[in-house]
Amino acid sequence: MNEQAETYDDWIYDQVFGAVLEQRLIPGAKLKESELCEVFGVSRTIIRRILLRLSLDKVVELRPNKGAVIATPAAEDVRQIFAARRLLEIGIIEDTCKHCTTADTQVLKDIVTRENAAIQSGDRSGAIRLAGEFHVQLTGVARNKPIQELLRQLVAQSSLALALYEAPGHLLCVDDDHINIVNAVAGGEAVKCRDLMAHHLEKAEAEMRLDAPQDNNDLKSVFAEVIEARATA
Amino acid sequence: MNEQAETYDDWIYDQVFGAVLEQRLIPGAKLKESELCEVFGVSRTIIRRILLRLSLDKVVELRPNKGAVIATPAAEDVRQIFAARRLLEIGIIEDTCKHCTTADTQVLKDIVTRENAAIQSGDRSGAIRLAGEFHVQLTGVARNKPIQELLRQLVAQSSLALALYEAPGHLLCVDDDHINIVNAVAGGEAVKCRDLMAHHLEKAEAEMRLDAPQDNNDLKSVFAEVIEARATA
DNA sequence: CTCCAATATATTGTATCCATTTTAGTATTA
DNA sequence: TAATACTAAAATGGATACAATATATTGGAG
Repeated sequence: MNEQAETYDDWIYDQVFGAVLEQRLIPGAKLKESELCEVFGVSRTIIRRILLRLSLDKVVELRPNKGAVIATPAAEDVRQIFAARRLLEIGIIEDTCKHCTTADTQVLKDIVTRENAAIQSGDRSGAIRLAGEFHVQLTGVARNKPIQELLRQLVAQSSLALALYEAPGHLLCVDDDHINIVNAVAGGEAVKCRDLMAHHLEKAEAEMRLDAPQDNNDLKSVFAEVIEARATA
Repeated sequence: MNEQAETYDDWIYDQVFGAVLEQRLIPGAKLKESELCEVFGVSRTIIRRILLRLSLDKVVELRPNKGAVIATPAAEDVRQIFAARRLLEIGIIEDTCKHCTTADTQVLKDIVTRENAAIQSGDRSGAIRLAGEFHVQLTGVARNKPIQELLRQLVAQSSLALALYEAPGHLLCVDDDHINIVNAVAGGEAVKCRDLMAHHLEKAEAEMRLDAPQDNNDLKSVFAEVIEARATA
């Protein structure tokens, strides 16, 4: 989630993941190894390593002998991912309140500022990325590395889900949730934090169209109306 | 954690991990790729893939250009791992109670039976492995795949820590905690479950010697007494 | 014209090769 | 003798070559 990746591997990982967030790679899209090799100017050795990491993070699905595709989490999967996030994020926020320093507050506020800037400039993928970074960074304040790492994985999956299940035409609007959470955390108001986070996560999940699976790759469902029209014609 | 691995990769992964549990591979031990190749009769391509997976699960540490070694979690890391487990396992157990079927109960009881058999036959690594499998399987009853996967990672790290920080000469003794938890879950006693699990995890952590880091590889600490004797002589 | 089978192409999976870096050993010198 | 510089061996990192599998194309039969 960090803006500048440490290693070249991480950079390629982020590039691919970023393309997912930008919806230039939609769920189901095939990731041909040789093409990725050309794009990034490396051999298949590197690409395969990154695909393995992406698959362990459930961002891509690795089908034996059939190549890698962007994962397509089912609605039920997304519900479970959000249930897991609620468990982790609400459970840890008390510790977050305890450990939050002024430096932490500053970092978090900075992320929120950049996030709002991204929203207002219409940079959807940037906004999703920064929202994810906010949650990971916030959790990191609790100073529990394993929990932060687990949340990083969940956030990656959430972001993918967000790209898949966004309400079509749903415009991102600036939302005070994140800044309110930062203020409550900085003020050490543990109970208020819990409520804010719980409400925020519920809202985030509710904004997705989990009832109507967006099967963007199945042309027959995309052009269902056309088929219907032709059938009655 | 499953006894029979699906793929050959998983099998090798489990073999290496098993060697850690058996303490035939102690933290800090070097994992030479070429030797692993000979052992398992595969090329370095396969071995390197498995080492990558093990490193992502924090079981081995991958040092660039310097090879892989079994990870050596610090005492503070272990505390954080257990804090994460408490958060997940206590938080999810209410759902576990709700969803538990008689088939689930049977599977869990079977694991506990095999675990006790391992303990009584002195099979330490088998006992650790089955204890881990119990926790993962129990969590799986709640029917939340992401949470189960996250716990699998934490349990792997816990097991490694157990091998590192075991109280020397601490004999495994049959303990009713697991079977009590199964019964409480089967009975749907959510509150009792929480208490049992909380107490169980605290006990498990307390049984480790986190105060005295077991640096089994640093000869100077292993032979500290000799050095002391020579200094005063 | 459509459907099926056979062949050809392309893609993935594994092993091997070469380059770079580290580590071990040896000799030299203070 | 101890320390250091130099050389040799070995291990890792990456790219490539080969084998196995899947996909696409072509040809033919119904």
